[in-house]
Amino acid sequence: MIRTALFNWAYARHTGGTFVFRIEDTDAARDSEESYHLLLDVLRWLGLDWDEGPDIGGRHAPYRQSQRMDLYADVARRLHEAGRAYPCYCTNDEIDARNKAAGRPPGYDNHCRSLSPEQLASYEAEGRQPVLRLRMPDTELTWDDLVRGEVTFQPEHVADFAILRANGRPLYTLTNPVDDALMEITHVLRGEDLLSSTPRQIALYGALAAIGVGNGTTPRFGHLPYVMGEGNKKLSKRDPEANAMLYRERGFLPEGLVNYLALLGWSYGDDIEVFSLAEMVSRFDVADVNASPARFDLRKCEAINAAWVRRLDPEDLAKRILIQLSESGVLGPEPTDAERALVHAATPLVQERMVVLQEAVGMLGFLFTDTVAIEEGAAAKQLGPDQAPTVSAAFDALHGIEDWTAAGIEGVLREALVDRLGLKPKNAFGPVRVAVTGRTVSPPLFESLELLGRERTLARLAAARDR
RNA sequence: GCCCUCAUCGUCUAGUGGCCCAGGACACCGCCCUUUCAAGGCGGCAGCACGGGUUCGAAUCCCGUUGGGGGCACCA
Repeated sequence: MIRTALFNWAYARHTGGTFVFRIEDTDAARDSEESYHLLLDVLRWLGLDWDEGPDIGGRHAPYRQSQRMDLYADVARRLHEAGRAYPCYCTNDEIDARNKAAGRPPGYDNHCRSLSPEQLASYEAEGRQPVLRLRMPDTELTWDDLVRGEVTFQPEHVADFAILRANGRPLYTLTNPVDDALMEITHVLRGEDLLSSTPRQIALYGALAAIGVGNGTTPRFGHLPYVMGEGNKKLSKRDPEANAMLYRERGFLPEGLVNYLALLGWSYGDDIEVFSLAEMVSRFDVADVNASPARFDLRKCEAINAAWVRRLDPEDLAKRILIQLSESGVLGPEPTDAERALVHAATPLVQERMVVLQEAVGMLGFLFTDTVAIEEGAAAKQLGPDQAPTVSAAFDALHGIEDWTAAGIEGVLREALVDRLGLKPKNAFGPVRVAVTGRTVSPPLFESLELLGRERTLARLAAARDR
């Protein structure tokens, strides 16, 4: 869904076109105000902007179909009057029964196409409420798909379809082409699930042109392949994998996510996989989009995101980490100047160690508490009785040190633990790391101690020594 | 069942008749670097679904088979 929006956006920007954002909420049962706002938020977060849309208006406002109902009713009436559409009184059961009796495949059998006045009167007398169906032409329906090339349907396989419900409300099958015509849409990139409804829409464009709705041209279509989840299932909006906001919470960068999405069905070229939206725009063309479905691979998505984390300006990254720390409760909603400074100083230490921003919470958390919680396994591994002398020696060495810098700290610790105690660096610094950060894995040790400060470092070493 | 559609390493892809006994990336496995973890460097594993054509020559074009996906709503 988002990938589809991205390709539409990129194509509009690349070609200098107008990107129109329209909400197709003709089915009150499935559309909610929340999902509408969520969609707006996601697109904005990803950096996709639009030239016309429900929130900003435009030449063809309004852009929510629920606010255009009168318009559709009028078009439907004119299609009926022009003989392009006709009322159908059949129930689904009746259609199924007729198909079964005749040994036909499922689908509407154009039964009411030419009802005699008597039949019509009889249905009306029964009090049946008809739907309105478009009369399909009996010619081949062909279009040159932007991603698949020429696609053709034979008329016998495309039945007359409903454009108005029995209650008079319009269906998507009507509203979509009507708005395309009215909004002067020239290119439509959509999911391949809509491919087999395209001949019907093309027929409707023809009918609209005949009755003078729009400027008479039919948009060009490009049917994008699916993005699938694990296995061969199409990713639907309901799947957590497809929920962009979840990625945002996990600390994916919009640049990273959108970059990965761009790779699904398209490639930048020159073996380059990490690129910005602007760079994408410069090269994107629907004609280059793959016709075959792609699988969403979280690993690759993470790898691209990690590449973006590293690529970010440290100052920029620090600001984002700050937000993440606040949202995670490590810092308050309004960090102090000291906390901000600390995050900025610590950012270079974690920049190339992070895949998603959320990881900053674990890696940097020790800097923002008075007492560290030592992880269970970490203590067992690095803070047993055998390591007590090591921690003790580290404490003594750092106790009197004047030069509290990473270099100074490294110097005395090496001297005390490696040279004097004869420990391997690994065994020398492991216990110190756990005592101070609470974990076996942390940002570089000496720099971390420098940032933590003498007081807290010594207090933690003492606490570990006395365990 | 009918219609449409897709088919290159496990995954995402490059490739539009000779540059390809198929290139890159992720993942995975080694090695190097190294205070942990990363990052980085070097190397490895692994693929044109199958069968027919066309052609001097096919991953690339055509046909078929197989397999996958979608559609056949008073949903969008």
